[in-house]
Amino acid sequence: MAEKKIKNMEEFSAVSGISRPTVSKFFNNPDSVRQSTRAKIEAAVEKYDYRPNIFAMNQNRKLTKNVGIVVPLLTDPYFAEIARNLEQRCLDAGYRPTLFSAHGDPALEVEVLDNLRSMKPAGVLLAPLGRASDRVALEKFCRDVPTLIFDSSVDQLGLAFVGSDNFQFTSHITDYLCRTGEPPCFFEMKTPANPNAHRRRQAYLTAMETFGYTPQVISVEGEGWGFEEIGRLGGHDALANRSFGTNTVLCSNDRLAIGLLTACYERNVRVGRGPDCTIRVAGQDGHPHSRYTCPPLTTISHDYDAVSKRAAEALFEAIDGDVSPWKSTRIEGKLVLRDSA
Amino acid sequence: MAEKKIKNMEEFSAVSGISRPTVSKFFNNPDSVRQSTRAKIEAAVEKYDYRPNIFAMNQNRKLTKNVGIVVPLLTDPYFAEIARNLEQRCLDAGYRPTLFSAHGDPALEVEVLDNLRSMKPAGVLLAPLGRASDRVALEKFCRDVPTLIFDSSVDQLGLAFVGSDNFQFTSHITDYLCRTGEPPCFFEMKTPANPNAHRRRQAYLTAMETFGYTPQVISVEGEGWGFEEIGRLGGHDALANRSFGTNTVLCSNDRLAIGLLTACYERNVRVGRGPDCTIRVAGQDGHPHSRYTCPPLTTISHDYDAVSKRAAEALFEAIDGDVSPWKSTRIEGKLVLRDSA
DNA sequence: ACTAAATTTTTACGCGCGTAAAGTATTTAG
DNA sequence: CTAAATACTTTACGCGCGTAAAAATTTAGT
Repeated sequence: MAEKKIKNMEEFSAVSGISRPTVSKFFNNPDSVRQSTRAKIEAAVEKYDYRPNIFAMNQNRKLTKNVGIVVPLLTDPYFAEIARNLEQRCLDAGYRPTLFSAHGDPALEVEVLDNLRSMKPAGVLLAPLGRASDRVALEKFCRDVPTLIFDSSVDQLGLAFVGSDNFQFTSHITDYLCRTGEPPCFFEMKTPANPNAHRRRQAYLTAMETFGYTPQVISVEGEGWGFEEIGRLGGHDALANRSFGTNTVLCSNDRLAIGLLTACYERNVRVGRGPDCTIRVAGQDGHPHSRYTCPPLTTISHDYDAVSKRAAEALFEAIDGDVSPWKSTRIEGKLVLRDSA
Repeated sequence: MAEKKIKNMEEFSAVSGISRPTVSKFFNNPDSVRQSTRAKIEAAVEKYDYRPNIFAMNQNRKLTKNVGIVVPLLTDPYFAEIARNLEQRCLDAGYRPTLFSAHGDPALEVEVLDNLRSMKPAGVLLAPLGRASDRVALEKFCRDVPTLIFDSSVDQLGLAFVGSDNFQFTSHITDYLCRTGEPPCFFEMKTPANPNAHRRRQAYLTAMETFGYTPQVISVEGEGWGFEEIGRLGGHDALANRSFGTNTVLCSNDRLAIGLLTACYERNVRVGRGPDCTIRVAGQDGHPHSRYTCPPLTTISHDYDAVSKRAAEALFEAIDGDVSPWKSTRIEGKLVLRDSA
């Protein structure tokens, strides 16, 4: 193979027998050239393993093929999983995705956005930190770069929002819990990082009211993104003070539930649906790890596939110029019944 | 602030009162200009919010400030955590890190490396997939790009290797288990993705021999990176067939242990050190999740900080021209005693 | 085969910055 | 205070590719 080292498009156009401007056109969009010339170029690409210099390409093009994917915390497997999905879809659509994490830090989120801007991305898929985000910086960024918000909504920000239907999530699982045992209390963080938490609390309250039960919310202290530890400590407190007024606990999210399960274990409180169990625990999110807790966690799962698909498609449409007015798409979750509730 | 929109270095040099070549020098290394001119430029940067065009910069520079960080599977919190560490260190050292994941797929690993090459990175921090990696492609890449291998060693590949001392890991925890109860059997995957697994098995065998015990290895079936599920299924089998010849199981890694714990739970086998427990389970890695299993998992933890520090420093030194002969640095782990063993 | 439409080739310029060379200004050392 | 060393300015070219315009070629339609 390696006939000779081609160092630029000029040389490549020579060996491929096609003029440079046409070759350039080809690399921007292979469909924009005649079938026969496309074949010739592709043969030469194969033969000489040539790739245009990405920096030179992006320098002049008004729009690059870069797409940024930004999540609040990549060490959370939920975000890692959704990011992986999105990344694949970008690749399939011919874009160059780049992954970023704010690592739970609002200042870093702004910095990431700043870096991203200098990459002149065609678009960005952004899951904001939420409450802690620098709202002004986000707005400014969205004005400059086509940005689709996912996971956690910030009203009217960006091109559109795609995420899960948190009302449906909580209503659905609350309904399930009420039908199969004692009505649940709601276990959450007092100052949640993510606005979805508020919707979930609200949905819980509404659902309980609808079903004719008295809601009870246990809000635990704790800042930051160490949800498991917050859930564990809060769980210990609640268990010690008997503040769960029912034998069923619906957690605001799976990571909190995981921490609560640990607390239960540490206090010898048996969790599950069996006759020897004294408490039922359910989560929300369908966290990748929820299958492997002890007991395996009953939860309501994001439709990862659908969310990432809709988000990616919406962004690509906007990039292609189909700008539609801002809208919010919320996708239903599916109940995952396991042993914990 | 926003006085006027500066669109290139020419305009910026005009408003800052410093000539363009000097400004260029400044952006490549602020220390390379006189203190007084540096102050002037920095004032202008502040005032006009100017940033040089990153594409134009990288086009001509022999070496960019880009650093690639490649892990086998970003959805594994262990890799996410180590990647986060490395990313921060790159940032602190003035580099532009970019995260990549092979998502457990050797073909994708090659593709990632190909993409990376076109970014002309100053260096790359690579945790190879391991057994499945395209060895030839890796070697070719390492010849072209300064690459430091971490986590999983491939002999003599790249600039150097930095990772954990798997022999010490397994010896240490085997020793602990022997001293505190029945000697452990070793629970692993038959065809592990990662070469560290072989070292750990070997270390287990050696340690047991040294202590005068008969080793016993249980190798379970399963391909891919779904370790928890492999551990769970293999655990069910082993439990059903009573193939653990001892009440103590040392798992090759934490994710496998997490799966085994789930299997134990599902079979009503109580795990831990208490009098009512019938099995002890230990893992290896210090997985971020290991604190929250039920029972919390006794394990031996990577020294994330030390590994990422040594890896990053070694790469930066090499980039700066201090090329030393290939060497392997293996860092000891710390025993984390919890309730599972 | 002839015309119109679609593609490709030629030619040429520009993008924003790196960088080299030679000259001028400033700082440092003795 | 002077000479040497250092830092800066001016000038100029090149990087690899996008892209526009006009000319030449190929293709499609009847």
